[in-house]
Amino acid sequence: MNDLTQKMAQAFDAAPIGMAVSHHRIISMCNTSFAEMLGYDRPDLLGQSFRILYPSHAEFDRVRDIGLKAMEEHGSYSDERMMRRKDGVPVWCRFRARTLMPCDPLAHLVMTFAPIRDQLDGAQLTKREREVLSGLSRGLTSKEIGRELGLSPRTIEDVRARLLRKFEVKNTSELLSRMSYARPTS
Amino acid sequence: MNDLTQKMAQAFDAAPIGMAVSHHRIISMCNTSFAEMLGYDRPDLLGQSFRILYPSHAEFDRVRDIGLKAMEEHGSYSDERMMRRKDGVPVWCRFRARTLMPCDPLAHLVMTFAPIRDQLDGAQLTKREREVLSGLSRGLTSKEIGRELGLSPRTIEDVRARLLRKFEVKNTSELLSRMSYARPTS
DNA sequence: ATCATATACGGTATCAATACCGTATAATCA
DNA sequence: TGATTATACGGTATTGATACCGTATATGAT
Repeated sequence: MNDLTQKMAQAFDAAPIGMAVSHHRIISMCNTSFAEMLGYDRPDLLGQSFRILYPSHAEFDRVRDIGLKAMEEHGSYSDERMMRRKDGVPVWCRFRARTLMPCDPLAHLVMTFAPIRDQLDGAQLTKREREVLSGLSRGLTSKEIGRELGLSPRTIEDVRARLLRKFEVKNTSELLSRMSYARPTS
Repeated sequence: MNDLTQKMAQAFDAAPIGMAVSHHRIISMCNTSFAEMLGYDRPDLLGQSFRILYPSHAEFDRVRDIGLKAMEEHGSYSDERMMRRKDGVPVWCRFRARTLMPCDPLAHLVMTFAPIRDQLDGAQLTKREREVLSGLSRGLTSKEIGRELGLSPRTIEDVRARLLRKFEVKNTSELLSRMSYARPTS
């Protein structure tokens, strides 16, 4: 309970990415970024089940067991997953977890959630833009993406140009390295 | 100085990614992941300049001003950057920062450092490959990267081709979208 | 109702990227 | 010592990306 403790607590709260602590899938603590990212006020989240942050009960169940083995062995686990904001909008996240109890990983977890793509800088993407972006990140050319979506390659180039303008980048390479990680909301 | 404060401090320390707090580029606090990632014991880092964590003084100076404008406007900034481990080995990181003082961003920063693709994944990168990759993720062309490194554009294309082979990708777009994430562990 | 934007498509021009051909040196490793 | 790899550079040929020119429809906001 000294000065250092307070400094660390402040850093937790002001961290540029979402952070949360859970005990058996109940949120026992989270920071401001986490609450903001998911559209809640922090008091609404504390004591709640993580269930409310997943799109469905099935997804909530699915993510429980994946990573358990990795956490028993290495103490940590990471993947990409979909979270559900309070208003229902899905948020695609880079999820990382470390357990403080490797013998029973879910008993005490510290997690970070870094929003991936979707709303970078407030610029949200249309369905088309996401479809094209998906192709680009798989290394497809405009011609190939066009074939996949049943559109003219010319149209793909339009969407591509719009993406470059939206994110103020010079080319697709810079776009993709920027898109991979979104800035924290606000 | 209550129970919640202590919980948050514990979460900071046990976070699955590196976290640090700085005042005018002096490390005032960091967590275990951060110290481990860079090969130090935490006490060796506290009070030190961030300088020791960068490959060169030039790089340390370069990263100072980039992101300042973004932090004045949005309070936060993110990029990919190279850090230098104690043993000299470079670590490629997703860097995120939030300032607690937007009028003078460097006065009080909370940062997170997520290693992007550690050498565990088989393909480790040479210095040149990392330099070229850094240029590519900033959207530079081979010509521009060549100018920056004092090399022929032709050589950059060689390094580029080697990167594509190493990661078994078709083109630079796919390369960059793969590089952005560390693969889920195990 | 006008304005902006997203969608979709055509053409052309220019530059970049990629894949080949080649040479050469230095370093590491079995 | 020979083999492999990284480095560095030159040429050429093809494909892709990007930036312009244009048209057109649909949608949503002020």
